[in-house]
Amino acid sequence: MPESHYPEIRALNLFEGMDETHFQSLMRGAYVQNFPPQIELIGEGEPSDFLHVVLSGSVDLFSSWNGRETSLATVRPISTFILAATIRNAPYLMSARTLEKSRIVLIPSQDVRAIFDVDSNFARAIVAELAQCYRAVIKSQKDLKLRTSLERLANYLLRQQKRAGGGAAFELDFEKRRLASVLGMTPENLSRAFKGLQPYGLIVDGIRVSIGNQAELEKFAKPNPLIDDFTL
Amino acid sequence: MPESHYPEIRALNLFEGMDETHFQSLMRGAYVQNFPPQIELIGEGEPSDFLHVVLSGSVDLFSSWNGRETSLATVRPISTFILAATIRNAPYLMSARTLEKSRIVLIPSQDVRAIFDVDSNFARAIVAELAQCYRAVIKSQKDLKLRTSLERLANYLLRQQKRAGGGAAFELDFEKRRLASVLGMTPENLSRAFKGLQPYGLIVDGIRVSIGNQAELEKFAKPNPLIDDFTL
DNA sequence: CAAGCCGCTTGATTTTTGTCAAGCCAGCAA
DNA sequence: TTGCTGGCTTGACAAAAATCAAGCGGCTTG
Repeated sequence: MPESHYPEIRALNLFEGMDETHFQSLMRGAYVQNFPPQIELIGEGEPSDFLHVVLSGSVDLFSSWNGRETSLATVRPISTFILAATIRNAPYLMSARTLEKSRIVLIPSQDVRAIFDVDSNFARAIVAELAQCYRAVIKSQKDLKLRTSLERLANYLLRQQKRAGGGAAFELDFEKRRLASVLGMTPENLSRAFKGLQPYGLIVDGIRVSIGNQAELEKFAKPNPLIDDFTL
Repeated sequence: MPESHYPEIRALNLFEGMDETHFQSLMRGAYVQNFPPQIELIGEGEPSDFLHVVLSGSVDLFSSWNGRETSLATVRPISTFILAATIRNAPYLMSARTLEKSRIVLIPSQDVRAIFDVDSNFARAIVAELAQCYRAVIKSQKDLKLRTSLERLANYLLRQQKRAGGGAAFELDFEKRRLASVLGMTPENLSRAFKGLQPYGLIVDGIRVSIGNQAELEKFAKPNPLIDDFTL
């Protein structure tokens, strides 16, 4: 792998505290690859041969069963995915595909496990990362089980608004069909859900969204840090 | 804490590889308490002061929002809960209540974090545990998003049957109302779902269940190890 | 024993969500 | 330009699930 990528990878929480020798050793076995959009990187059920790091572009994690499919998460630069499978040396639970042209680092799982065994700073960083991921999924579970689709959309919009800087107008960072899947509904229903939020001053034009009545929307959405605050 | 409990706690995956001195030090700060049924042990949002270990009885992990409530998991002996919150020193995301008379060990979170920093075997065990928990929630997420309530019930029954030994007849280990909540439906709907499985030879009498036509039920449920195998 | 409670079930109804079919429209290529 | 394509929207309908109300039956308690 070209050394030019080292600093950005090294800067990740996961790698920043580890021994330099160990980091070099991990990087020696790793390689970077460029993928076009819509390429399936891994399939659920396959053995976890590589820990992946997204350097640029974005990756969709999804799963299928009985002819149905659902998006579980989107990975954006710079972060890793399928850490848990790598650590447990267990099959992937999700498939992954590129959403756009993406540059991805592949680090052999056995190297990760080997370094994990000898570098306790790395092990600790992995703990922090896994605990974070675990809590994120729990929040998502609560979102799904406690809220209707309209409420999920409203809260998603409020979160996205905050991420985009907090202004009344902002842009969706998903294709709508995939947003629907992430939120656990059909595209048709998402369309109707957007209309259902019009009474709260919501205006949607393609990818652009604007919240006309912030107070009313929040009153309806009832955002809760224990579900919606992803830093917690 | 009475030393008589040490061996059973020590035997947990989480603690078995750690240094004896560190284990003793953890146990010194810990204490055991007996709780009656239906006692709320922790509330979501509270700071994570203790790592909990269930020695006997059982504990329901649940969450509320906007007047609704849902069960997210049940903890049975002998295992720990709210490890992730303890590690991240973050507020609990779920509340916990005893389902029956339960004996529970409370280990101060700061002790856990301190030992975690100095005992790398302990840190590694925590990684394994967290990765396992993470994967369990992902499976549950897939179950919720990809299956109808009837399918979820059918697969739950098949899992439970396997846990109970694999015979055609077995018992539910949940109160039905809580099973409904775990499966993400109302008690009324669970009742109807049981009836909906009659064509597959299902007979339910109170807590006792018997599967008349195993092959047909499996054909309907389409169990998948990447969702239903909790050892994976 | 009777009364009352609680969990479970059932039926009727409403709400929510998904499905199917059709049409719209921006973007793109010939 | 024309004619695609694919994502999005819309309407009509069907299915799934929640809600409301009532009743059943086992259990405890006075």
